[in-house]
Order: sequence, then C-alpha cells, then structure tokens
Amino acid sequence: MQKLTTGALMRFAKNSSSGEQPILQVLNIKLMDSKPVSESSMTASQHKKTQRYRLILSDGKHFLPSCVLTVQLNDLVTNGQLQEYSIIRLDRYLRSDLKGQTAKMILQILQITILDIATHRIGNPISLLTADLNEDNTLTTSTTKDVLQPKVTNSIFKHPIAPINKELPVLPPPSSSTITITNIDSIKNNRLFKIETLNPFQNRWTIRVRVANKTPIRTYLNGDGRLFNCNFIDETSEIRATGFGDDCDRLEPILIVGNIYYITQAQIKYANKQFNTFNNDFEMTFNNETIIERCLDNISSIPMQRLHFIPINQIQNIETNSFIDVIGIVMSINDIIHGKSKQNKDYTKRDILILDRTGQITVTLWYRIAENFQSSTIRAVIMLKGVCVKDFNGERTLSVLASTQLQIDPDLSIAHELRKWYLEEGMNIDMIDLTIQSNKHENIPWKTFSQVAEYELNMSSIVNSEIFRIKAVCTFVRHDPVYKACTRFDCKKKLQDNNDGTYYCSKCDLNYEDFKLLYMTSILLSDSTGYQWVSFFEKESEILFGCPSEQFPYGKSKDDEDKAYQKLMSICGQEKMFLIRVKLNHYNNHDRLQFTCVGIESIDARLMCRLYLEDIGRMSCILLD
DNA sequence: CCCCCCCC
Repeated sequence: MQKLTTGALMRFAKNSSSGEQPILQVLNIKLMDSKPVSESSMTASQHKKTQRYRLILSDGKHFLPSCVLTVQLNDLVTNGQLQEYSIIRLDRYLRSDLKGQTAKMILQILQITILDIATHRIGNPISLLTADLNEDNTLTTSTTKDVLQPKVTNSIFKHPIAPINKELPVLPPPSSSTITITNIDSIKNNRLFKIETLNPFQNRWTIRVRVANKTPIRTYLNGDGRLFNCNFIDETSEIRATGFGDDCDRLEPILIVGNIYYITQAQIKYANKQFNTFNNDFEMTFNNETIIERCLDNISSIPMQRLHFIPINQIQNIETNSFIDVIGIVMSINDIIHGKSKQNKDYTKRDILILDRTGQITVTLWYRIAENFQSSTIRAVIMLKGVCVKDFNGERTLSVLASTQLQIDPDLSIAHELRKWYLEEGMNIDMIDLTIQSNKHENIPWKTFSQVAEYELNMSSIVNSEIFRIKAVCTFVRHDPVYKACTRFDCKKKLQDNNDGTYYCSKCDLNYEDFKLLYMTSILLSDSTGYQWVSFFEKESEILFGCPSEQFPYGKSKDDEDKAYQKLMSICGQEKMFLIRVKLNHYNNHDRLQFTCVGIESIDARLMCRLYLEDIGRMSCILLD
C-alpha cells in the first residue's frame, strides 16, 4: 500500500506553487451542479462533458473538501478507475481560489496517476479549512515562501489568488473605468502566465499571446448588441476571447492577426462546449478593465497557429459533432443550393470535395461562406480549423461553421508539401483507388439476426451508429422502390405531384416540370436466426435490381406493372453479404433503430471460410473455459 | 451578454 504524503495539503495551503507531486487518498467523489448551459438542447454526451466532479482529498493528516476534477479526467470516474479510497499521485494541479463571500481554496486537479485503492480511510484527517495554518511545516522551503507568499494571515482564505511579484507595478484597481494604455505602467513587466494555467478563479494574470484568428464585429439580435471573437495562442494552449459593445470599438482595432500582445484583466469563464470549438475548458470575455499592449519582440516560441491536422481517412474514426483540423486540396466545388430546413428556415449551402494523401471527404459550407466561395479555389489547398464532423448515411462529412477558421493556400509547410504532392502524384490517382484505400469496411463484426436483435435490448449503447456484416436472403420488397426526386444537383428531395404536370420541391421551394427516379425502398432480409427490415438507397438498390433507377419500370400501364413485379420478384431469394448500419433515431419522443444497407458484397467462399473459422475458434474458447 | 451552424 502506498504511503500518503503527510503534510502535503498544508504545504499546498501555504504555498500553492511548491511543485510537489503528493500522494493522496480520495475520500469522496461527488457530482457538482452543472455549469449554466442550455440543458434542454444538450445531448447526453454533451451533458457528460459539462459535468464536474468534486473530490475530497486527504494526505492522512488533513483533508481538503474543495478539489475539482478537470472534465478531461471525468472518464476516470465514469469508468470506475477513480473511486472512493483510491490512492492517487497529483501530477499537475492548480490553486484557484474562489473569491467573494464564499471565499474558498480550490484545488484544480489537472493530471493524476492512480496508484492503488484502499479498503478504508487512511489515518484520521481533519479538514484543512479549519486547521491552524501557522503550525510548523518543515518541508516548506523558505526561499519560495519569502518571494511568493506576501503574508500569512489568520485565515488561509485571504491568500492572494496567484503569486504576484511584489516589486512589479500593481495593476489599477478594478473600480476604475477610464483606464487607457497610456496612463498606466507597461503591463509587459508583470509576471507572465500561460494560457494553460488560466482559470475562472484567478483574478490577477497577464498572458503573452499571439492572435491566431479574429472575426469582424457583428451584431446579434436577441440582446441587440455587437461583439467580436478572437483566438489567442501561446506555447501551451489556445483560448477564445469575446468583446461586447464598447469593448469592440476599443479592442478590436488593436488586435491584428499574427501579432503578439500582453493581455490582463479580462474575465475567464467556463466555455460552453456546445459552441466553443477550442481545446480549452475556459474562454475569455473582455471588459472595460481589460488592458492589451502590443509585444513588439517576435517571440518565436509562440507558434503562428496551433493546428493538429487529421488525415482524411481517419475522420471515420472520429466521433460526430466533434471539431477537428483538416487540410486538403479542393477537388470539386458544387453549385449553391437554396433550400428550406425541417424548421422551415431558408438555408444556402454548397458542398465541396477535398482530398489529401489518404482519402477524400465532402465539406459543406453554409450561407455567406458558401456564397463567397470562389470557383478559382479549385485545386488550391484549403485549411479548416475547428471544422465539425458530421455523419450522413454512414459516411462522414465535414461542416464548416461560422466559428470554423477557413484559409485558402495557407503559408504552412504542410500546405506546400500537400500542393507539391498533388501536382506530382495526387492528380493522377484514380479517386476510386483512394476510396478503397480508406479501408473503412475492414474489421466489421459479422453477425446473425439473432445477434442483431440484441441491439433492440440495448439501444442506448449505440452512441452514433454501428456497422455489421450479415449473410442474408432478400425475402420481401416494398412496392414502388423508386420515387420522383428533385433533379437539382444534389437535392434528391421527394417531389410532391401538383397533378398539373408540375412537381413541388419543398426543399428548393420551387415547382419543376421534370423529375428523376431514384431508389428508396425497404427490404426484408432474413437468415436462419431471424429477420429485419432494412432501408436501401440508390447504390445498393441498383446492385440488387440490376438496373439503374431511371430504368426501373415506373409507368401505370399493365405492361409496366408486370415488369415492375418481375423486378421485385427477381430480388427475392438473392443471398448476399450485406453491410448494414444501425443508427438510433429519436422519433416522436421515442427511440427506435434504423437499419440502412451501406454495402453489398457477393458471398465469397474464402471470406466465409475465414468467418466460420473465427467463429469456431471463439466457440471452442468458450467451451474450454 | 454570443452561441446561428441548418440539408439529404
């Protein structure tokens, strides 16, 4: 059993920056109230990300009831690794005291190592909050204490929030509202903090950061105000900042993308992860006390951008609705589509296709970004920072949101390399080869319908969607497997017959005289263990019916109906290997599973042998157990 | 205090 670092919490209370990595025991874990986010519109997984755990940590002598776990470590609690009586080593943590009436010393837990778990509480610790701070503590180094600890008063609550070097100029009091950059001492002499260490409980900090991106000032309707956003980066992290109202006029012109600034006296608050695409729990709001001063030295340790590009073929493994950085070549630019959403809202969108060495993916642009996208960007390099990962019928797509940073031909070495690769090799590669390269259908579990039925019993386990492979027979087909679709490129919306030779597309909000036939049908698939209705769309239906959708007999004549019947009958009895995606849909206030065929393979004897042998292997393991 | 990010 690990020994606890007795006295560590007292040393922490006296000097939060001792750099110690104490071994402590968890006495209790509790879920705190969620942060203010619009709860109703959140999905379960989003909600999970905003939950915070409060821990009581003990060093055997004292315990501190106000320890907050960073949300990145929530999984340790939810998956049961971190429990009551766990013994942990605090690897990275922060003192971030809460001010005001409920003044409180907060220990922010940023990184831990779980060492062990005990069966009981070790020692007989008393609360640090009621302990006498002046008791002797031999391990506290006197040097750091002298510099960083102004004075020990009778209450630990009155300690300064962050260590401040007393020799340096003190910032003006927060009450002043007429501060300008000229009438104060330069803030660049302040002790510098890194973005990584900023949190809402510190009130005195100065950071030195580069402006990575800035939005124009825009107005918003509900609230009738205006705002701008910018993104700051330093060596450690990134943070989004917002200025409202008068702060726009004062600060927006000062901040220029690429320049470095000292910033102090802005509010740090919890980021609403639903909208903030940044890898930071917090965000910054400027106020009338915020001071921004240009740093004229080019600090080369601060990068120009913080980017982590995901190769396109790996996007399939990324959770939908998460935000990533992607770089690729613009391969095609579709026409703009004007449509109406389900909420009866007009939208404008444009799809483009981008390519890198590993694969290609569709990127959807919206509104002004869609309208302004230049056709000349074809074959240019496009960089997307904070682009949203979406799922459409099992295929991943990307959606460029207003907060996404989009740059054409960025001056980055990776962009130059990509362009060089494209000119020398990429443009000669057959796109179909690339699609195959993405090997997205490997390692898909093979199931029978008796196993598929288990999805119904455990719906909530399907986070986004799952794919399985099944050998099955087409048993029954719904009539009318084709529908009249909007001919506008990429629209495919089912048209309403006006019965006057014209058709109405609710998506385009226009009447058309023409239509195209597209497949959309349900087929009852079965094997020896069960059955399931599965939706089939264009590509997969064409394989089964053996003709393109526009050739499917559609007329009302006896001849056409006979031919259609023949077609329907022709697929009954066909046995194939189907790739099926199962997705959880919320429909009319209840959950149901939706099965869609996303691929058809002929039954290959070698593949079947391999699958059977794998199953036999698994069964013999079970028998031997 | 924003936070719209929509479509098949």
